[in-house]
Amino acid sequence: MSTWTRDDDKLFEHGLVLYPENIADRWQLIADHVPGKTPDDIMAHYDDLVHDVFEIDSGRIEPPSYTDDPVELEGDCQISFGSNKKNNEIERKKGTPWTEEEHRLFLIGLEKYGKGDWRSISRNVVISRTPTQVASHAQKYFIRQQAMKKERKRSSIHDITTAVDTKPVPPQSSFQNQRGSQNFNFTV
DNA sequence: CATAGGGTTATTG
DNA sequence: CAATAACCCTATG
Repeated sequence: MSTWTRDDDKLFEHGLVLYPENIADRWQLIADHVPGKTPDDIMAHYDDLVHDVFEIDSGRIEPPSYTDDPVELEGDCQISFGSNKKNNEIERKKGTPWTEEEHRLFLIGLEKYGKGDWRSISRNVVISRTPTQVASHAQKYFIRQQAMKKERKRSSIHDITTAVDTKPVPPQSSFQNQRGSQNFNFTV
């Protein structure tokens, strides 16, 4: 087992987000990116990382079939779009979708640095995203977590954590809420 | 065609 | 700077 320092980890993650997952010699490239590491070490470390992410995700959301990542590549190697000075025409905010890698890295950074440290996460782990993007992604992620958790359990006593579940945004749904606190029934 | 999903921008603490 | 809300676009039924 090779020792993985923070610097190595950082370089590893950088190489991970740098090279896409379609290429075969990805580990070779990443190993070349991180000095003093072999592709086997890289692979082992990546496996550990995936395992960690799986541990995080288990119990919260059901993991889809992610044995392989059949991401379609349409030549979107450039992620940065914010600093375009030569925009004569009004460029629509395209909104770059997050990849599996970025999400995994986000989860890792979330577990490492804790929630709220978007600046550190963006600077150390998810380099391809700005802190604002990371925060936005986190927001959507947690919203989705809550939504599917609510959908799954429907109502339980264990929903009560410390405070009453304040539901600020009731969508157009007429299913029973938890504990019968507030029922929003709307008619079309 | 309506709505849920996902990303960015704006507002507030 | 982070948390939250609002806005907007796209995919999907």
